[in-house]
Amino acid sequence: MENQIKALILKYSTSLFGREISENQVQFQKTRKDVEGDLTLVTFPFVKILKISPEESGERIGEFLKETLPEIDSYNVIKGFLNIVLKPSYWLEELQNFHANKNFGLAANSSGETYMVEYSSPNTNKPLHLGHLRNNFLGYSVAEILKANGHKVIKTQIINDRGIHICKSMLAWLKFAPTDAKGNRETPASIEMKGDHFVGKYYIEYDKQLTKEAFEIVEEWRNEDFEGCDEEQTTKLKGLFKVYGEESDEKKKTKLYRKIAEFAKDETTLNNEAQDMLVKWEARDPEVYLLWSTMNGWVYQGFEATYERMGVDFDKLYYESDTFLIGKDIVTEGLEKGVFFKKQDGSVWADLTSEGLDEKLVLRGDGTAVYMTQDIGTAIDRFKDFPDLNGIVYTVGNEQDYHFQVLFLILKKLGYKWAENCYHLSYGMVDLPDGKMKSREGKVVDADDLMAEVVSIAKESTQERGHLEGMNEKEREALYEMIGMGGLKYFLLKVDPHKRMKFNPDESIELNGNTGPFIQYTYARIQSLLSKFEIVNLNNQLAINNPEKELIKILSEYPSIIKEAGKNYSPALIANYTYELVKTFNTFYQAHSIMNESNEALKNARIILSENVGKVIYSSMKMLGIQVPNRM
RNA sequence: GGUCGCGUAGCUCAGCUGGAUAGAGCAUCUGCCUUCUAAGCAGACGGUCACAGGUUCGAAUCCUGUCGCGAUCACCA
Repeated sequence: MENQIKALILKYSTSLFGREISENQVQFQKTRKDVEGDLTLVTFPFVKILKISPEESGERIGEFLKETLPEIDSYNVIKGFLNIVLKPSYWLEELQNFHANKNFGLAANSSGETYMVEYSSPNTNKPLHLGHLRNNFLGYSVAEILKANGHKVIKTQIINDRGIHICKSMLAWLKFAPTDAKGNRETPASIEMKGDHFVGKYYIEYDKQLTKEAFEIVEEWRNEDFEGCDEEQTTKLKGLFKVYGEESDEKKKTKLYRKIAEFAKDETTLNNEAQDMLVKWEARDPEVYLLWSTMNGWVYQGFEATYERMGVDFDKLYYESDTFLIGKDIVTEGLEKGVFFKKQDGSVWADLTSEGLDEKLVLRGDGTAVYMTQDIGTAIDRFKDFPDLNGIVYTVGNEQDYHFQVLFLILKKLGYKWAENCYHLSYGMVDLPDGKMKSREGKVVDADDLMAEVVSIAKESTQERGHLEGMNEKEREALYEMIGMGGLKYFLLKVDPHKRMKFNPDESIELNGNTGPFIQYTYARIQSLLSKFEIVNLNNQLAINNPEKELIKILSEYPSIIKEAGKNYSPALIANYTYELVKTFNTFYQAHSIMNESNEALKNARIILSENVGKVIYSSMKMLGIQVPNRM
């Protein structure tokens, strides 16, 4: 409708205003709730052209539109705002239009475009945590939103399965795992622990032992025994100890001690052994390699269970152990093309100073790859694997903003056109009420624990509420799961990804307000309502009154919301829209009982409207990866 | 120090391609269950949109600067 009016005004601009006007001068906005009207044209821009008052120009345009467009019932002008009232028949048509369309809002045809969405991308030395939940839900949801826009989507992750951090877990297990009578070390199976938690336990154990050893070294240093340190270090340490000795504040003293211990960590046998192990792994030492694949296998089993509960999945996996060597050829090629340059020590760099960035290393002096090398290679590799790919969406925390800025720029410089379609879906850290998450000290909020907690609270409140008659135990458990996970997902997705967000476990489980369960509840009520009424044949006459019109208005926005969410990769947009819709629905349907409605045509309209609200909730929630129950 | 992001009600967040009196939820208080699910609805209270300039008929929204918070600036990943 807006477009129709816009086209009309543009077409007749000469007779209306005496000159051509540009498209962006025709501005619409939502009509204020306390003003009569269905859509509002802002007439301020025309005031200058016509050199008459805002009121007059509104009148003039309003009169013109009313005469030209049969759908317009009436209009009113308040200052520079022309409020247009559309005829009930228009709204009726809108309603029938999206009632007839089973996938209302969703792209009917394939766009012919394919996008890869990368998310999760965990390290294999510890379980997933709260930050991964935001990451996974975001990535999965964006994939669903892109699908709703008609794109083909390939969900992927790159599994960070190699490096010093994995060696630490491996080493700790070798050295510190308790053994049974036969001398076998404990395993996830033997102590009935999830594999990822098991390996994570040894990562923490490594750190514990490392700190212990470091403290021992510090004690030796305290006795002026600086064996193994070079002159420079010795001087530095002596200085630190002097400050330490003079400090009287206990807290500061502890801090200093820790700082000294950081130096000591480099001297530990443990760190040296881990380093050796990494070298052995890279040399494909059979023993180390077997241990590595065994422990990673445990982790993958654990991850699989976590992903299943999260409701996320992947179409294609990439492993860093496969990809960490690629990209070097590309760099060599780029070097020949002059995209990169070589320094005296043989290291290769990208000069991005003309783009306002720094110089960035892309290949070490010894010819080995760095993170950037690998990412360049992986990106190109993916386009080889999937030649139809249009772009990649990387769901990665905002601490890597700079990295991706550089990566995309380099890809562009290398001449890959698709680099423009690569997008870093950057998200902020998830804070706890008492500060930030710390992975070292095992203080993280574990993803599995959190999901379990949220579901168990959903169970509690649902049982308290009742309404579970006629459901067997299995159905009940499924419902608790749906509600708990729905609340968690919605809570993490409704916030703008760029923003660092505060996660309060208690509040996230709150089932009132702008929450997943509130939306699920409305959906269940609609289903229950529909089961009590006959679905109306569209040939029946419908009637539209004011509250229905409000709802139709919101429903009509749905297709553009989906498009916008697809363009901006924004689950939050879908979430907040759905909440608006649900709230409006609740308000009206609390006030207007369908059951008591004596006007048959109005009753039919309300039933159809309810059905369509349900339809939209269902597809919105699907895009957020949230299940909706038929009853709750 | 350079770069990037954020700053809106006591709290958690919408709104940001400039438009009418800045919106929700939570919390606090007041009403509403013999009628479609009260996990609901209606209402009250609550704001210098960090601050200062600028652009404009009009700024929470755009520009500049300042302050505060965070991230990043490794031959780590």
